[in-house]
Amino acid sequence: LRQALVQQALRTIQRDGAASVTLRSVGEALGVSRTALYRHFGDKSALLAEVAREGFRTLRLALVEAWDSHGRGRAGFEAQGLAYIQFALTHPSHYRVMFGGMVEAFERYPELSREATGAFQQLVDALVALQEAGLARRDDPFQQACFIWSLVHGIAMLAIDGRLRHPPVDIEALTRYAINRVWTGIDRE
Amino acid sequence: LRQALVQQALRTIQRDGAASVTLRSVGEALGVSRTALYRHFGDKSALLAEVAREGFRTLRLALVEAWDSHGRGRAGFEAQGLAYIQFALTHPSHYRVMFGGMVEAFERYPELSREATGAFQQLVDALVALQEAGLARRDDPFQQACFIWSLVHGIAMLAIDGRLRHPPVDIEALTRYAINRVWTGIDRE
DNA sequence: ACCTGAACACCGTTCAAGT
DNA sequence: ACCTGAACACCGTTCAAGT
Repeated sequence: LRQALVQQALRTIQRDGAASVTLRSVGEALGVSRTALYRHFGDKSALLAEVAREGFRTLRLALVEAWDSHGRGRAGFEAQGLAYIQFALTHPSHYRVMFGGMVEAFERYPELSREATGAFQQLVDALVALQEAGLARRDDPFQQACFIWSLVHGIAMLAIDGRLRHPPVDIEALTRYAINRVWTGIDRE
Repeated sequence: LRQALVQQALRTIQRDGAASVTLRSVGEALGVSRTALYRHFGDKSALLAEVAREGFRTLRLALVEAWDSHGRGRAGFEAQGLAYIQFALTHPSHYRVMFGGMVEAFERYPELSREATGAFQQLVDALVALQEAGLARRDDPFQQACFIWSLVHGIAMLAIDGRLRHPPVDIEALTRYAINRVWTGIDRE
C-alpha cells in the first residue's frame, strides 16, 4: 500500500498538478480512507518526500544516460543540460515537488537528501572528467557545479512558472544558447 | 484600507513567511473582518499580485541603482547581479510570492506583468549598453537577458529553498564566480 | 459604498474504536 | 498490524443583511 500511495500521488501530480494532491483524493482513488496514509507515512510531507526522492532518482538516470551516450565531452555536457530541462518540462509538477519548497524540512529525510545529492554528484563527476580532459577550467568542481545547476534550475523554474511565455521563448534554443555561453563566455565575439 | 491590506500582507510575509498570510490574519491585524478584503480585491490572489508588483518595483530600483552607481560597465554588471541576489536573500518570502507560483494566473494582472517586465527590461537595457560599448557579444539581447536572468534566479531560488546549505555555500562568492564565468567562459584556463 | 456574521465546501491531523 | 469514522482546528469564498 505504501508504494501504491506514492504511485497514486505521482499520477495525480502528473494529471492535475501538485496542488490537487490531497490525502482525501489519494485515499479515495485507492479505495481507502483518508487517514490510512498515517500508517505508512508520518504526515503528508513524508509522502511528498518520497515522491521527490523518486524524481531525483529518475533525473539522475536521465543525466547519466545523456552524458554517457554523447561521449562524455562537450557534446555530453550539452546533452546533459538539455536532458535536465527536458525532465523539468515533461514533469513540471513533479519538478515543483522536488524544488518548490513543498516538502517541509527537506533535510529531515535522509533518503531524499541522499538521492538529491546523487543527482548533483553526477554533474560534479562530469565536470571533473571535463577538467581532467583539459576541456574545462580547473576551478573548484563543487562551485562550478553549483553555478551550472543554478543556471539550468533557473531556466527550468522560469519555464515551468510560465515566465518565459510573454513573449514566448523557445526553451530548448535558450538552453543551447546558455550552455554555449557558459562554455565559451560572453565577453567578446 | 486597500494600501493598508497590502502593507500588512507584506509585514506578515517578512515576519512569518508567505504561508502565514491568511485573510483572517491580515484582517485581524487591521481590526477588520476577514471578508472586508473582498471590497478591495477580487480574491486573495489579487492581493498577492499587488504584493508581487511592489516587489518587482523595489527590485528594479535596486538593479538600476547598482548599475548606475558602478559605471555601467563590467563592474556595474557584476553589481547588478549581486544586487539581485541580495534582494532575494533579504526578502526571501517576498521573492517567493513574486516567483513561486503563488499568484494564480500571473498574466491576468496587467500592472504586475508591466512591473515584472520593467525589471527584466533593466537587464536588457544594460546588456544593450554593454554590447554597444563593445564589452559583450552582439547576440540577441532578449535571449542574452533570459540566460542571465535564469542564472541569478536559479541561484536565488536554490539559496532560498535551503538547497545550498549542505554543505553550506557562500552565496555571494558563488554569485561572483558565476558572473565571472559568464563573462569570460569556462572552456579553457 | 463599505463592512459584518453566518454558512459552505474544502484542508491536514488526531484519536478512540474496530478487525 | 492495519484501517475507519467522527471530531477538531484551520482555509478561501459566498451571500444576505446591516450602516
